[in-house]
Amino acid sequence: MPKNKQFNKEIVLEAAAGIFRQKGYNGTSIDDILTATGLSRSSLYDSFQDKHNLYLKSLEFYKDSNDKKIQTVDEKNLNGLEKLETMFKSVVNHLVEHPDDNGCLLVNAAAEMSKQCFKTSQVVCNNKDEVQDILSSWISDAEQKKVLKLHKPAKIYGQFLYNTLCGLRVMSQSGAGKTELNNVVKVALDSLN
Amino acid sequence: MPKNKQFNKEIVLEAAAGIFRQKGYNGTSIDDILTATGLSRSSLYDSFQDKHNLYLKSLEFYKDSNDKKIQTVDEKNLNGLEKLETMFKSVVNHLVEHPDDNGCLLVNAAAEMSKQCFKTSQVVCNNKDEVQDILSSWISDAEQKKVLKLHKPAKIYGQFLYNTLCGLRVMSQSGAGKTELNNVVKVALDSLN
DNA sequence: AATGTATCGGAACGCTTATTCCAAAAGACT
DNA sequence: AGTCTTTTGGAATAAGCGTTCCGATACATT
Repeated sequence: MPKNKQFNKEIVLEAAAGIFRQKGYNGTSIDDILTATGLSRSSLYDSFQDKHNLYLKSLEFYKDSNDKKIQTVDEKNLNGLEKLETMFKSVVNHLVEHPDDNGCLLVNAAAEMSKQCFKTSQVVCNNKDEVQDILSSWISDAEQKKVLKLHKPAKIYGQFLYNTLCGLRVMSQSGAGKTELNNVVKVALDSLN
Repeated sequence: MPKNKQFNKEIVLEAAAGIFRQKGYNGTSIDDILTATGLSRSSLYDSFQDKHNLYLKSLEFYKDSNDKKIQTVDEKNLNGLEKLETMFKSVVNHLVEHPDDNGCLLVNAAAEMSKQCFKTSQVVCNNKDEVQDILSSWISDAEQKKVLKLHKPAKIYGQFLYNTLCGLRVMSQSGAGKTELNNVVKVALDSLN
């Protein structure tokens, strides 16, 4: 049978997501992608159709690996509030320790592409709804375990905390430092009581 | 003496800001700018140097008109909390009533350009600090007038509410509707007590 | 009306872009 | 070892990009 593929699709998608995150969709050239992924021109078009398709595939890959990170927190033996704290701490840590690492591809995609590409907007919107649901479930859990006493339905706090999360990504790209981001998280989590 | 300019610089900058907001910096071509502004190619390069300079000028223009909107609220005869409520209501209203109107140029600039262009990052960062200061001053005012009783310094709440504001813009571009955005604002403002 | 200077429209330039194509290379099978 | 199918590198293509340039235009001045 034929020669095997000489690259790993997931590694390529991760590298592609990285370069799209740095330079945006329109700011990234095919040559940028080739050097970032190590792929040859032919392999790229053979395996990923074209630039736009590769963008969508790497956006979905990025979303999936984001989901997995959240699931890792979810599987820990913690109550909902502790899960929230863990998650926010790791998000802020990542933002602070990788200031050059250019923000969240999903946020960047929402800003640059969501109104021009329906499929991008679908991924971005699905991510929003899914993350909100997980956050809401953590909040419900904290309420059930009497760690929190809510004044509003858990779903609303899920929406609020997702908003906080989006804000953190933008603020980090707007030059906010560690203290600033930690302050935001502190007020947001305190507001649950 | 010479013939007069046949265009108004502010109107041009507003139109340019509009097209950059829709398509981003790299997604906007010179031809896009010419049709959006009505300018001729020569006039554009005569008056604004090049595309990148026009982008920065229109970003600054956008920031200034944003500042003016906030100042309009600031000049009203309201206490700080009422000013906050007025401002958030008008932001959400604008997002909901102009869903096609593609988000905030400053947020989009932070996502697309801030790490690649120092001047862009300066404008974005200055805007962050200035808006945070105004929000903080409103919060202090509300505290002084005993409308609010804070548990943390006003500055921290300013940072938090600016974060909320950024989040709203991203969430709106991620497909969030009126109820969702209003819920976020409600929780954020309730958290001041 | 004539003059002089700045604006303007559009052709032209050179570079970069995304994409295609083809011959050469390379492994899995018989 | 030979065959067959797929991958791969790189040249080629055509369209689009930002920018420059120049002749024609148009107005404020004399």
